[in-house]
Amino acid sequence: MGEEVLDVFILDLSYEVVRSEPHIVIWGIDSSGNRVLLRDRSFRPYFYAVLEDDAPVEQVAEMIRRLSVPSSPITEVKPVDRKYYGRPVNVLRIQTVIPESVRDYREKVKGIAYVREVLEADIRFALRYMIDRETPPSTWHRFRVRKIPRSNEYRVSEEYEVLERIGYSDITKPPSMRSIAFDIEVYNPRGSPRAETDPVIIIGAMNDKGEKVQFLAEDPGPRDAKPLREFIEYVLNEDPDILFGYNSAYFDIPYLMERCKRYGLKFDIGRRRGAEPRPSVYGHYSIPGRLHVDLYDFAEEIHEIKIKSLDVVAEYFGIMSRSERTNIPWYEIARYWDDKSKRPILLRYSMEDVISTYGIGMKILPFAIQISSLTGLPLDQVGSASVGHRLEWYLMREAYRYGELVPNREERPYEPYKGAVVLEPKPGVHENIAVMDFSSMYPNIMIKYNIGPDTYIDNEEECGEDGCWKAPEVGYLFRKSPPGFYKRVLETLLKLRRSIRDEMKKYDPDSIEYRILDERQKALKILANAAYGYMGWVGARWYFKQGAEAVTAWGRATIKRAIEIAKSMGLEVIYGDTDSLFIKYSKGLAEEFAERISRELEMEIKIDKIYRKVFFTEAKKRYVGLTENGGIDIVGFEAVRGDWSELAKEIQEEVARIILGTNDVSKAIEYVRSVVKNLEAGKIPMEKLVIWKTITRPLDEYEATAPHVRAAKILLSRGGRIAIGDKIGYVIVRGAGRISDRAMPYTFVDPKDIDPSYYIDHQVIPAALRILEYFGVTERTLRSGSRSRSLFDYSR
DNA sequence: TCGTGGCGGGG
DNA sequence: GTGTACGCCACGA
Repeated sequence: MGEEVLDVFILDLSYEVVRSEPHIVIWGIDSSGNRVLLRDRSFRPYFYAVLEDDAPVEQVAEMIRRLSVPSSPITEVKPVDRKYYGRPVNVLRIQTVIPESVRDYREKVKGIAYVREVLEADIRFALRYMIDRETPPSTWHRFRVRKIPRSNEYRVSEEYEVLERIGYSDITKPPSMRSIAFDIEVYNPRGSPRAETDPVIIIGAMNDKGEKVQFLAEDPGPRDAKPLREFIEYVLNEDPDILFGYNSAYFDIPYLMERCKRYGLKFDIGRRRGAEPRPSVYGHYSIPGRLHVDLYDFAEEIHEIKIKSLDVVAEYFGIMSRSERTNIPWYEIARYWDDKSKRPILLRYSMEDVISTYGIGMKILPFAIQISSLTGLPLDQVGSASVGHRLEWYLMREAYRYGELVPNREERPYEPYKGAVVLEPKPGVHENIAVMDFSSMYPNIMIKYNIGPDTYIDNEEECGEDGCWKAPEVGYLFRKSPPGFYKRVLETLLKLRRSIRDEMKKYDPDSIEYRILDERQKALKILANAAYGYMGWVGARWYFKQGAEAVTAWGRATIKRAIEIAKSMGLEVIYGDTDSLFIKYSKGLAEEFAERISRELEMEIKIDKIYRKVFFTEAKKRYVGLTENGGIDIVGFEAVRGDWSELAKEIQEEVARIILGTNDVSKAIEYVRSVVKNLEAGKIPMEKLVIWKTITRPLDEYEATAPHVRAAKILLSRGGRIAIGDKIGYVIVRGAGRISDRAMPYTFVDPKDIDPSYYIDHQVIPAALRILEYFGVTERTLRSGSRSRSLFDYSR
């Protein structure tokens, strides 16, 4: 069969060893919409040995060659030009055949004389290929290929052998990918379900044409062999590129697999016949040839959402509001199944979960595609990889382009260092305040001062002709030139982002082109902003503590200098944190200030927002602002924290609103008193009294029994399951003893047992007082209806 | 009464 | 398996 040129959008890359030869396997979609498999036999695993400067290179190479074993011969050992932390090094590239053998060779090479370090032996083979051949997934590429006879092994339309990767294709829009969302319900008459004993009762799914299906267990039983078979068949018929689930890596997939195992059924839903899903890196479950995307991972990153349940997240994305959907508590599911009159409600509930999952998938997908194509992470691993790992994949790609060797992962002890400055706020209500933010302060500091492990030097003599930057306070020195690794990477990211934002102007904001570009510029910003934190992370390959310390030191110096400039211009500074300054706004002057900063500090500062009023207490990181359009911004206070009851939060927000909106303190006092009365009369619904806190470690590792720990223990003793990261919702009930002795999971509490005095003393009054205290209001005033002091006295 | 453990949100 | 700074609760000595 002849050669041809093929444009392919890469879904995923993996490898197989076929008759002692490694094959890179590329799963993709071609420009005609065929699902294809490309096989590249030309790539071989390798790693590097860095030698001492005075090493006899050829002799060392010969010794390494002698390590060769027949099962995976060493095919090449040769000196290559590479840099390590910016410096050219004496380095041998060692190539073999079988990827798994790299680990053995690495250990043996380490023991050879003159070998200082072994590098890049811990980079997985498929990633190695993606970097070296520049084949990031979620991108269109052009290959020269030869069609090969279709084997029966893969569920694809065509198979090809790669002769050459020509480059990127000129297609830029992602192809239309077939996607399905799925969700299961399981039978759990005894509380928490266990896959060994409790069958699946509903498997629901939906595709991109809007077609919905439900596979149901059979009565009596319930027996689930049939729905399991039907679901497998469904997936194979639909042949989706993407499967969206919600918490599917931790629940649905392993559960379905365990159920299949009980019937001797293969959960064979991938594009490679007979291959079941398997646990992979970062807690992900991978399905061969398809992209299994667990949307829960993305929800975890949304800090505005406290409870990451599917209904809450779907509401957040505007897919389905919680009030208009069917909600069944998890412990009621078996009952709804058993009761034939209620079963339709359960079916509706299940389908709404599927629709929600699909909707979230569609919202997340454009962003995930951009992160995938930039970092090289397969789309299905974008969610499960941490921020640090995402950036690291990007850095590895860049390092290769620069001829830079990748440092090894190392175990290091945690080392704390000094962070940013936070100014003491001026307490009180201030009018007309501009919040000014330095744009991307840390990335710009890293660029400006060329900070990184490769530009760092020990003493001034080594500064060279161009000289050094010296970090304030810590005194670390960084060569001004040439540009270091971090600087080059960040400049590339920011330049790319600027050009994309320029290009966006050409398009209608509603167009698909605009949306794609917008997601891409967001992804670039996220990667740039992660660089500083990454550098200070002990687990990072490019970890560099002095660099992270220097960044925060220059950050502190920059903001301090900006304050001096502001003061010299007669601008009053109310507050500041890390990269922001709150200044008294006067038109013209703030703009002039921004100009001077840009001239003198070579950093951009911009007006982020203007508050008609802003209120501070003595506390840092807490304020309330009244925006120009009359909205209220609450920062740091209890009202925006997840670990206070809804009631306390509501009251604090309302108090803030009354004070900033009307200046009427007496009105706020009256409001608080009325809530106290309602509480005493038992008129507040229990949901508003629940306090949510996270379990962060195994229960027996807690030093003291905090209320949420105690509530978790009760939950456990009653058959519930507790995992690290779970949020525990509890209320305080009447009785004697410590608060923790009276903390109960709210699901077990009769509302009349709730202790109103706890909520008055520990929730409502403190939350209200946090703001009202500044206006001279005391606890007594809020508690008593009696007028020890006329309300009139508070009108300021 | 006070030091400490614990937690969350924010720039 | 990004960073540090900060406020405030409840526990328990």
